Amino acid sequence: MNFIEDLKWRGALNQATDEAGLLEAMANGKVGAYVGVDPTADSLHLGHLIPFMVLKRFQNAGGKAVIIVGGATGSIGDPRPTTERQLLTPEQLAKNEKGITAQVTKLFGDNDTTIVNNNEWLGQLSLTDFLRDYGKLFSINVMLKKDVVASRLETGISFTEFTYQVLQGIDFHELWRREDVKLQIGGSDQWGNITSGIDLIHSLEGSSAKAFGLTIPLMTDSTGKKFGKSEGNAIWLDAKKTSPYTFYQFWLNQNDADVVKYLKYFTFLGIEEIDDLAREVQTNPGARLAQRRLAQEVTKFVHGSEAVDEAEKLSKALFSGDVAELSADQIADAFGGVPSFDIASDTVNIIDFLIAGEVEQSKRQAREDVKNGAITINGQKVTDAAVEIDPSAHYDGQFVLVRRGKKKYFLGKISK
RNA sequence: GGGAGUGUAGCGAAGUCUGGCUAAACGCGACGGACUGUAACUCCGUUCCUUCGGGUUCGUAGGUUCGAAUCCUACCGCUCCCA
Repeated sequence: MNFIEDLKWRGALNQATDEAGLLEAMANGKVGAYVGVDPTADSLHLGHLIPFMVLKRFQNAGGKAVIIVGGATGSIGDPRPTTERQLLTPEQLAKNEKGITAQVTKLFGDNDTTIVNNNEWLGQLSLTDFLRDYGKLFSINVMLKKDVVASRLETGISFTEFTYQVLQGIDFHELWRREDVKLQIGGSDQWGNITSGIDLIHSLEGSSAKAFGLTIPLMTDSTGKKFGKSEGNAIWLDAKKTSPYTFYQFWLNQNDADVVKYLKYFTFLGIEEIDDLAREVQTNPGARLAQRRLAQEVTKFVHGSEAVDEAEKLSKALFSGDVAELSADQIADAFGGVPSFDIASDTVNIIDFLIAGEVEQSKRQAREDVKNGAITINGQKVTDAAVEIDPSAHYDGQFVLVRRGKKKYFLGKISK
């Protein structure tokens, strides 16, 4: 299968400008493809993984991966369909750029990868140069027709955000010129920005210049919800924000209706192996082999093999044994990935304890959960809100293991 | 600058005319429980805080009233129309 056929089979292709032309360009020598990320937060999340998976496949197909960390575009803000964005402070931007650059470096490695910050060229561009060199080539009439802009004409859009598509167009041209990037990859909402770039390249380099665009379908689960959230929270790629254990569990808990789709999309497994796993989902869904494989593969890609081992060790400890039987050493060894808090060794009321450990947000909620039997301390269910607990009663006086609900764990560390 | 709207709990959205029965309908989300495969679906409960007596809320600040999300005044934000 060629690059495009593979994407189609994986359900990763929404729209492409010229499939045949792209394949031809790829066949005629090493070319680059790029994905841009704006540093809106200090870490990437699962949503970012969507275009990156395609870029990685492009790299694996013999291309060069180029990633723009959008220091300049991030300071402007890609228009959302609903409301104007809040501008980030320069300090926040700098911090975000640093975090994201480090993560991207980890994901793509050194071979056939280039990471650049568009501040390099956009940051130097003077207003008059911008207007003379680029502004003349953009038609307001065309810009107004782009979906995002059109949807914002009712509610209002600032000149700043309106200009965003021009900046992204300049990015594509810049990479086309200096890195031999022929393809831009993005989510389906990026189509307008991508074609802006292609049009700009054609204006500046002639209509025969090779430049292509490719978008990815909006990723949703079988119930139509946007992919990548767990209990309303984003799943981050930063191990400090979302532990590898939680990351692993996110994938392990995917339902049968979605797992094959995600295997195709988020792993590098081949067609035979995925077909085998799909058959397992049909014949023996309870074993959840497909989910497990998915969790292993994606966790390995993002956090590495060791993190997979850790996550599986922890999962095993939490779900297949009696946690009360574990030794203090085993707890220390396995539970590194669980949210933890420090606690004094003095006896405290269960409700106050849960609040102190940030297991619960309010006493009201804490009482409710205790009453409903949702709270387990060191493997022992606690249903009386008046109970006093002694943090140093178990695990050699070092830890208190708290469970809320079926599978949310928290580890209290006794401070000496 | 002129005019018309609008601002309610995490989000959406009733309630405002006809003040008290409203800590505020309903939907979504979230949280907990049952079922199960650490699923999905479905079902049940909870969803401002609380020392469980009560306390503090409906853009903000005042006012009227025994009593205000509901009436009045000013201010702030957002939307649309006119100039």
